[in-house]
Amino acid sequence: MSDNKLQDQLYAMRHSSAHILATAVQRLWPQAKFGVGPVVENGFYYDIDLGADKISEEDFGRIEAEMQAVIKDNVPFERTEKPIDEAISWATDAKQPYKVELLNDLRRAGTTIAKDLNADELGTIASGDSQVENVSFYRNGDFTDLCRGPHVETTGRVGAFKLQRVGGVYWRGKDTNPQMQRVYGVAFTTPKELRQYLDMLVEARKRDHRKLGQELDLFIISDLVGPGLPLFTPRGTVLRNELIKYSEELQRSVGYEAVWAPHMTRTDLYKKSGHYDKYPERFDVSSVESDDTFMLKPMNCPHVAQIFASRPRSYRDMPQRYMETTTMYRDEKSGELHGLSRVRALTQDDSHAFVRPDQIEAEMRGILAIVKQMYKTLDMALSVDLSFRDDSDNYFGDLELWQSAQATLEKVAQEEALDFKIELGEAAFYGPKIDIYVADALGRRWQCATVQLDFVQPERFELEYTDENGDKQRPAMVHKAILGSIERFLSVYIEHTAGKFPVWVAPEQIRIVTLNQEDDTVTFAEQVLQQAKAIGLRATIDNAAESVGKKIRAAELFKIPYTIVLGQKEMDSGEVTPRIRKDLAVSDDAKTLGLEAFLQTVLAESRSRTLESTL
RNA sequence: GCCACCUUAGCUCAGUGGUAGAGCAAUGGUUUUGUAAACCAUCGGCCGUCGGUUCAAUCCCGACAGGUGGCUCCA
Repeated sequence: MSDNKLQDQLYAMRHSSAHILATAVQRLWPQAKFGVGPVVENGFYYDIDLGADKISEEDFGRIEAEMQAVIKDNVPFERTEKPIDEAISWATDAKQPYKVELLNDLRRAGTTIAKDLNADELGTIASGDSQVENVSFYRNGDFTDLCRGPHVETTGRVGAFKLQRVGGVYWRGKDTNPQMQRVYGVAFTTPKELRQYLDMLVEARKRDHRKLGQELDLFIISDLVGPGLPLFTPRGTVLRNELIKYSEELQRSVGYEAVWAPHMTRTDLYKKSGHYDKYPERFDVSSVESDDTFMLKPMNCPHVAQIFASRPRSYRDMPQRYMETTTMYRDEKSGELHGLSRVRALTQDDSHAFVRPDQIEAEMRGILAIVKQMYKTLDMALSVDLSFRDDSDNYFGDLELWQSAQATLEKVAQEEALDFKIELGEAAFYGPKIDIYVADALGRRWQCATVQLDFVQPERFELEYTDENGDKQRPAMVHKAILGSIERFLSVYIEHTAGKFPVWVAPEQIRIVTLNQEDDTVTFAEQVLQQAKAIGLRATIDNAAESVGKKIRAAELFKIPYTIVLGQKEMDSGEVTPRIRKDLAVSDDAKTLGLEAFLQTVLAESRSRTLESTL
């Protein structure tokens, strides 16, 4: 079978699994009202409303048992067609109000996709001529469903599946609609593939950054401080600082200079920039003394725009490139907070360049170069979305400017040989973006870096420079972040590396374990520690009255790159045999080398940001 | 914010309508160790918070807080 055919086959299996789920639910809860039951990545779901009753994960056992019974019956999926009006009366008789609503949308608009429909008309009774003549139904045994298909031939042919979870959803995603329950299942062609997928989930759970954050002592979230406000321990702060240091180094290499803005501002700044009404998640701060109102900064661009505006600028001074790694505050809804990936205090390696129109392309290229460099060093693959505007009126600024900006972005992306696709409707209100996604070790895709073009804020803040003819010109603004939110990036990076950080970011690079507690051993080990620290390595000593095995194990659990054991042998020879963390080691053979040479090698690795041990 | 579920020692987790236990960690001692867990002892908990039911609540009920999984949202 070709790949396409296999894909179609899997799609039909998953879709049929959704119907079998609904069949089982209907047998167990005859009052069930059904919404939609589509195929999704790795499986399927069905939206179900049981009225006062609720499905919980404890019910999965008996639902799955009932599904197995349906499969065992091995009845065919039979396709039939009904004229639309007949279908509506069928759904009404069957007491399936959600299906009635879908059918009415089909009748009126020929589609059931909520975002393609006029929101006011959604689900209203359709009158007049119908957009469709017939609609198709699929029946398997005692269950019939409005459905476009396709399905497998019989219920016995659905492959391997497992119910995963249940969550609450609003009917058609609208929070004024009734809330239903969405039961998710995963489904694959064979039990083996299902097993592999479930194993991958187990692996992902082991790498969960919240779990590793606890185990490796990287960060905490304190109830007293508040949800979404993570605190970083000394170890976690090393990670942050090393990544930030590298990001700033890269930015400096393409001409960015550090600036600084306070974390609080008059709200007037955001009223003028146009963000105030567009940004409901801001933190307002009541005034201390005056009648002014203040807010915590939810972003940086309006602030640094004031630095640009603070003195007259010549075309010769352009571009002005400002960078600032700083924390901003966004009042995200409580249900959306998640470990480090979604927080209320986020730190961005942000920058803004104020450029002449003829400098836009070069600026974008410089930025893309350092973004590529960053993720190459981090060993993460990039993919790119060009986030462009759609026809809606959600955007500020001149349409022609937008079009030329979008053309520029596309040209640069092409010339930089980026693997990109265009996403309409994903632009910021002030301009189009290049959104850069990285793939982690488990193949999951995350947005981190972003480059954005902005003609709106320069307009709003009346930014200008003087050109060679003495005329005032308006600059464009290029926003960029390489790591994006450091907190979110760390969540991705911790999971990507499973906490096994390369030497240059490892919170602790060398653990020195003493063989015993005799005075000369401890003194020697302390001298080595001082030597390592003196050249800038992050090292600690473990001279506890424990067995060597136990101290080695402690170092392993903390995923420390290098562990050295010091005893009489090392004192006599001046040589060490470092234990290298397995993922870093290029061979299994232990290598013995002079103490000084060892420290210098680790230092060189740390400086060159290598991924593997050079020992 | 909405829906479902969860919250017991620093961590991971048992457990019962009659106010609690293990392992690890920590601390003290014995051992002086050669590359993933030596031994003994001790400390540690208002069983998330506040109310209710009950003679009695960590356990049952409710509210709140925090978390988990979804929905929605992410300029």
